[in-house]
Amino acid sequence: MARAKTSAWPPLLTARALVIEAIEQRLAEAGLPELAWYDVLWTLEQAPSGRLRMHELAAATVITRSNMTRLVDRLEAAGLVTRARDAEDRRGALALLTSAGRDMRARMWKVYGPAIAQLFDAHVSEKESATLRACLLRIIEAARA
Amino acid sequence: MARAKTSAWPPLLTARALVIEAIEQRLAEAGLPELAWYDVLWTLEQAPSGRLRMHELAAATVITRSNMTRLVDRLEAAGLVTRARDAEDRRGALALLTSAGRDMRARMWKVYGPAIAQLFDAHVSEKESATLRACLLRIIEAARA
DNA sequence: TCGAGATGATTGCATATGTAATTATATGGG
DNA sequence: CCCATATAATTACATATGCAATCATCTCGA
Repeated sequence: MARAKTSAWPPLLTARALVIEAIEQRLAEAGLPELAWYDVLWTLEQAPSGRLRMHELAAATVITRSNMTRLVDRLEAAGLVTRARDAEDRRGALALLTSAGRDMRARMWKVYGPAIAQLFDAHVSEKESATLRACLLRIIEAARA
Repeated sequence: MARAKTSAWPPLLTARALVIEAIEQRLAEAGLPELAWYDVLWTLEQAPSGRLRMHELAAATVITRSNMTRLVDRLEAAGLVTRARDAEDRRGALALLTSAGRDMRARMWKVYGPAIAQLFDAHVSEKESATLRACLLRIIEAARA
C-alpha cells in the first residue's frame, strides 16, 4: 500500500519517542533502572524456569548480541540476573533471573504499568486497541519471517 | 483504560525496533546516512525557508538539545546544513538546510519510502492505517500538552 | 537602569552503542 | 576421524548519548 502522505509510520515514531521519554522520566524519578532493564527482566520471567540463551534473549528484545552481553553484565552486577554455561551447547551462555530480578521487575511495573495506561492506552478505545495490536503483530510477524 | 494484557504498547515497541533495524540496514547498504539524519533534513525541509531554531528542531524530532547540537555538527561537517545566528535573539542559533541537504533527503527517501511501504504499510489496510494514525496523533497531542 | 534569574546553545565527562575482530565450541563433508 | 566452516558469545575500538555544568544573552521587576 503506497501511502506517502498518510502512513501511520511517522506518528508511530513520534508517539513512541514522546511516551518513552515520559516513562523514562518517571522511572528515574522513582529511583528505578531504565526501561531496557525491564524488557530483559520481563522476557526472562516469561521464559520457562526464567532462563534463556543470550541469543534468544537478544532476539526477543530486539537488541544486538553484543549489547545484550553488556546489558546482562550490568544486570548481573546489580544481582538481578546470573549467567550459567549451557550444558547442551558449551559455546552457549544462559541468562537466568534471580529473585531480586523478579522483585525489581515487579517494582518497575508499578511505575511502568500505570504510565502505559495513562500515556498510551487512555487515548485509545478498546476497539482501536484491538486493531492496533492486530496490525502491529502482523508487521512483527512479517519482519521476523 | 487499564488493559494490562492486551495493550498495543508492547507490540508497538517491537514492531518499531524490527522495522527500524531493517530500514537502517537498507540505508547502510545503499551507502546512505542513518535515519536520524533523515528526520532532521525532513523537518528542516518542511519549515518555512528551510530553517529552524535549534530548540525547535530538537522538539520536533524528539531529540534532546545537546544531542541536536552534536547531530547538527555532523550534518554541518557533511555540508547538509549550515548554522546562523538568529538576528532576533542573539542567543539563538538557526539550522538551515543546504541544497546538498535537500538532495540527500531526496536520495534517502528513495530507499526509506519504499522500505516503509514494504515493511509497514503493506501489512495494514487503508482503513486500519487511518485508525492507527488517528490514535497515534491523539497520543502525541496528549504527550505534548 | 541595573541586577537576579530565566532561557538558548554548547561542552565535558561518564556511559552506552555499533561494528568488526576474537575466542571457543560445534558440525558436516571428504 | 579430521579439517574447513559455521555459530555463540564476548571484547576492542571508535562513535554517540545522557546529564550536569557552563557561557552568552535576554527579560522583568525594584
